[in-house]
Parts: sequence; structure tokens; C-alpha cells
Amino acid sequence: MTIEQVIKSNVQLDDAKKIILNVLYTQNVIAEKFSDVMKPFDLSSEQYNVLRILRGQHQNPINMCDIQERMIAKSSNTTRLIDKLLLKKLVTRQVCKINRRKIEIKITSLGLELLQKLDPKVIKHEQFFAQNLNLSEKQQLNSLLEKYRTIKL
Amino acid sequence: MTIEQVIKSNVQLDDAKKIILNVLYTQNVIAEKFSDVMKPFDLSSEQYNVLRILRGQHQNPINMCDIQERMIAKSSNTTRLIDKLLLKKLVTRQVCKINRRKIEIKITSLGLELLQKLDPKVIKHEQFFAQNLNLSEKQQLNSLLEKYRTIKL
DNA sequence: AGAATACATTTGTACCAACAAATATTGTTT
DNA sequence: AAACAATATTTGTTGGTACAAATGTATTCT
Repeated sequence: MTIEQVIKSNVQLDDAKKIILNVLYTQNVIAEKFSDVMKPFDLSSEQYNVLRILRGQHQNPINMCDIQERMIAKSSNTTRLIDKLLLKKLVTRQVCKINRRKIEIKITSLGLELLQKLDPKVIKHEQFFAQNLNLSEKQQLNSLLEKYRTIKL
Repeated sequence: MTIEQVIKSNVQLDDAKKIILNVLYTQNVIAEKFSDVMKPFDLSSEQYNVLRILRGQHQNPINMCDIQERMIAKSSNTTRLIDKLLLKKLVTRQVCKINRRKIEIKITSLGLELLQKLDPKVIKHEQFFAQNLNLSEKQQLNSLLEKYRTIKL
């Protein structure tokens, strides 16, 4: 399905506009499907993303700043995301003893268990769309996206 | 900047996962920049999108359902988006006389003027990233994204 | 030391997304 | 016609985003 068909456009769009719409729409398709994967576990995709970052730290505590730096949507509100995860007992929050401005966040064993249950489902989700492309196409898509969003000085 | 650098990942990610992250992150970069374009005009990108759809109808009224079908994020709440546009007098809302369940939305001349002012800025935004790619790369990126998100039966 | 500055996080507000339930209108069935 | 189903929109609620202001802590400057 072309992007023109998706938005029911009567006119042919130029390539630059099509890229914008294609990226936005593809993101939407991916995110919607991923939400469906997380839904049975009462986890939003953003909450999952935070948990994944915490696991990547291998039990080293990580503070709010560093979490945000590793997130895809840099401007999301980490405090309130962590609040939600705390309520579910998936993470712990503690004031850093060395620098009391910082807050140390750690994933709990409950959080790790949840991630383990999710792992195969996440991989399946990643493969679901990727299987439409062969290896060289996947690599091309990645490098084109990276080249596209480069900001020239 | 590769996606691994963006999320400060220590490990190499496989192509399928990279595509997901690349699409999500690229969408973020695009959306953030587009917001900046709209901000001086007190318009959110979603509101702009609705206005653009209304203009495409050439003064033929269009109802809520049809607006949603043409939107990129199909599940956004059109009623409340229209509410905001009404407050700014950029659109009109009227009950359809033939089928009183339907609501007919039209763009006002004020709305059309606003879009005209925005047109060059939107085109500039589209070109900003697209100029990183040559013609064949742009076409490739579009067709790869379309192929990628195809749902196999 | 005290003031100013920088840093890290939290909080408030407005807006949008996702989803379900409610409301209103039209079409269909019996 | 009354009951039921289908269609179109609205409303309520929760979660997230964006941005600015507020709070608390550490560092630097004089």
C-alpha cells in the first residue's frame, strides 16, 4: 500500500513529502502493533523502553538524566514514567548518596522476570515487518534513514 | 549518527531491531522540527494535518469519519482537534442536513490564509532532510518503507 | 562564608493518543 | 410501529508529550 493510498490523496506527492509521511505512518504502524504486544502485560511502550534501558545497566543504578539520554523520545517525562513503574514494583528509586541531586533507579527482579517473558514477543514483533525485506534491503533501509536525518552544518 | 550512538548502546543491534529504532527515532526528529515550524503560529502538527485535509476538499464539507480516514494517526480524537480549530475560527462545524448523524466540517478563509502562510515553511521543512539524499535514494527509501510495513497474509 | 551559577529532578499545565462507554440518528427486521 | 442493529459522533478516563516554572543540591567565584 503506497502512502498516497493510505491518506487517500488524489494527487501525486513529491518524494520529499512522501518520505515524511512514510516515516510518520510507518512509525504509527509499528507503534500500534507494539502496543498490542505490551497490552496483556499492562505496560506502555515507553514504560517498556525504560525497563529495557535499566536492564542494560546490569544492576548498576542509573539516574534520570542518563535514562533520558538513552531514550528514543528524549523529551518524555521520565519522572512520571518511573512513578508508574514504581507502583507496579518493577523498579526502585533511591537518592544517590554521593550526589543527593541525583536519583538512582534500579530494575527489580520482578521487572527482570517481566522482561524475560516479553523478550520472545519483542523479537517476534521485530521480525514481523523485517521479514518483508532481505538482508541487503534491511541494511539499505537503516543506512538511508541514518543518512536522511543527518543535520548538515 | 548511527542509531546505536543515539541510544548509547554498548552492543551491536541486529538489523530488524535497528529498523524499528531508526524509524521511531527518525519520526521523532522530523516531528520535533515540524513542531518548531508550527509553534509561531500556535498550531500543533495534528491541527495542521486536519487543516491540510480540509483544504484538499476544495470547500466540499467533510465529516469526522472521512477526516480520520485521511489522517496519518488514524486513532486520534478528531472531535477535540476540531474543537481547538473552531476556537481559533479556522474551521466551521455544522450538522449535515441529509444525515443528521454526520457533522460537516469546512475550512474558513482565515484557515486558508494561515495555510498559505505556512506552505513555504512546510516545503522548506520537507526539503531540509530530503536534501541529504539524491533522487534515487529518496525513491529507494520510500519504496523500502512501503515494502517493510506490508502485512503478509 | 555568602552569593551566584549550574545541575538534577519534580511539578503544573495544556495538548494529544488510546480506548471504552455513552448518546443520537438512521436503517432493517419482524 | 416497535425492537434491534448499524452508523457517526461525543465524552470520560488514563497515559504520554512538551514546555515552563519551581525546588533542592552542588559547585564556583569573590
